[in-house]
Amino acid sequence: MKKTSTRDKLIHAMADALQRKGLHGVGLNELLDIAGAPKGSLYHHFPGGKSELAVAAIDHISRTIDGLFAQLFSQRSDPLKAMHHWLQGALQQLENSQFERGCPLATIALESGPEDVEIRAALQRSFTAVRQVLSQQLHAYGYPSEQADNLAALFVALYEGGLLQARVAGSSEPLKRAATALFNLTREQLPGGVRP
Amino acid sequence: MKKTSTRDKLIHAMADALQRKGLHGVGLNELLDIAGAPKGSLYHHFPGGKSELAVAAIDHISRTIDGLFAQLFSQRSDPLKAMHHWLQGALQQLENSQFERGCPLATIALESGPEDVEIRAALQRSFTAVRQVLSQQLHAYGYPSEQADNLAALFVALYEGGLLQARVAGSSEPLKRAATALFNLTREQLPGGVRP
DNA sequence: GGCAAAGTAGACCGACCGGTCTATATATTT
DNA sequence: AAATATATAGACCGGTCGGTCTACTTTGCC
Repeated sequence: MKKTSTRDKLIHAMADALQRKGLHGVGLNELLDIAGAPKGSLYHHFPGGKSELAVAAIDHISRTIDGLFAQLFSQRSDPLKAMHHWLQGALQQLENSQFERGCPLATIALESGPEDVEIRAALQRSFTAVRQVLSQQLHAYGYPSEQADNLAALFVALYEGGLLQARVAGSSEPLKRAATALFNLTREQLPGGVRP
Repeated sequence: MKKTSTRDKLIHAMADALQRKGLHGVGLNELLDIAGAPKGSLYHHFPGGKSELAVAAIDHISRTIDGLFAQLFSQRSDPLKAMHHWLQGALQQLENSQFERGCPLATIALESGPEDVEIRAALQRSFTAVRQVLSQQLHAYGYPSEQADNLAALFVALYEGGLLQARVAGSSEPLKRAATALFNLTREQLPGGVRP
C-alpha cells in the first residue's frame, strides 16, 4: 500500500531529477507527471514553487547522506576503509544507471549562482556537514585536526571530480584511477606526518 | 581595432556563459545580445543551433586549455609545481569573479546526458586530452605510467571537485585545503613507490 | 560592372516554461 | 452534522524558449 504523501513524492521526484539532469534540466510538468500530482498540490506544499521544492529536495538528500555516513562509520573503525566503501557505492550507482546518476547535488551546485540564496545555503549546509563528519572521523583516527580538514576536502573533491570525469567518459575508469592514486598515497603516509 | 568576427564573438559569449551558468542557464537571446549579433548570424554560422554553438565553444575552451598546459609545462621541469600553478590560476579566476567562474566545462558536463551525443563527445575529447598530457608529464618525471595515469585522474578530480566545493562555499578554502592535502602527500612519496 | 556567395538583420512561430487562480474533494474538529 | 482546514485538480496566463523564414547588405570574384 502506498503511504507516500504527495509532498514526499514531489520531493523524491525532484531529488531524482536533480541527480540526473539538474534543476534547469527538468520542467515542472515533468516533475508533476512523475509524482502523479497536479499543480495545485505543488504550490500548496511549496508556495515558493520550483526553487522551494529544490531546497526541500536538497535537504532531503543531505539527510540521506548523513544517514549513510553514520552507518558507514559505525561499522568500520578505519575511516579510509569507510570512504572506500562510500566511493564503491557511488560507482555502483553510476554504473547501474548507465552513468546518469552522479552526485545528487553536484549539478545544481554548479547551475546555481549567488542569486539563488536559499538553494546555495542548503547546498553549503550539506557540503560543510559532509566535510565535517569526514574530518572528525579522520581526526579520531589519528590525523591532526588541520590535516584531517584538508584530507576531508580532498576526499570530497575526489568524489565530485571523479564522478564528473566518469560521467563524461561513460566509464568508471577515471574515478577508479583517481581513487586508487589517493588510497595508495594515504596508505603509505600514516596519520601524524611523515616517518623519519 | 576589433577584428573579432561575429562567429568568434558568439563562441566567446557561449564559452563565457558555459563557465558561469551552464548550457541550460543561458538563453539564445541573451547570447545574441552579448555578442551583438542577430539570430540570422547564429544560424548561418551554426546551422545546428544552440548545441552546435556549444560544441564549438567546448572545442575552443579545450584548445585554450591545451595552450595553457603547453606553456605551463614548458616553463617548469617539475610537473607537480606546474599543477600547483594551474590550481593557483583557477583559484585566482574564481576569486576575481566572486566565485562565479569555475571550470569552464564542468557545468555542461553535468547537465548533458548521453543523448547529447556531440556535446558529450567534445567533452570527452577535452577531458581525455587533459589527463593524457598530465599523465605524460608525470611519467616523464619518473612515475611509472600506470601510476601516472592514476595521479592525472586524481589531479583533475582535485581541480573539479575543489572548484565545485569552493563555489558552493563562496570561499577558496575547500580547494586550498584539498590541494594542500594532495601536495603534502605527493611531496612525501616520490615517484617510483615507497621509500624503504 | 555584374553576379553569386557569404553574412546580417529581425519579424515571426509554436511549444513549453514557471506560476496563478478558482473550484472541488477530503479530512479534521466541534 | 456543520464548519473548517487541508489538499487535490487542472484550466489558464504571460513570458520566454529554441528555431525558422524572408529580406537586405556586404564581400569576393570574373
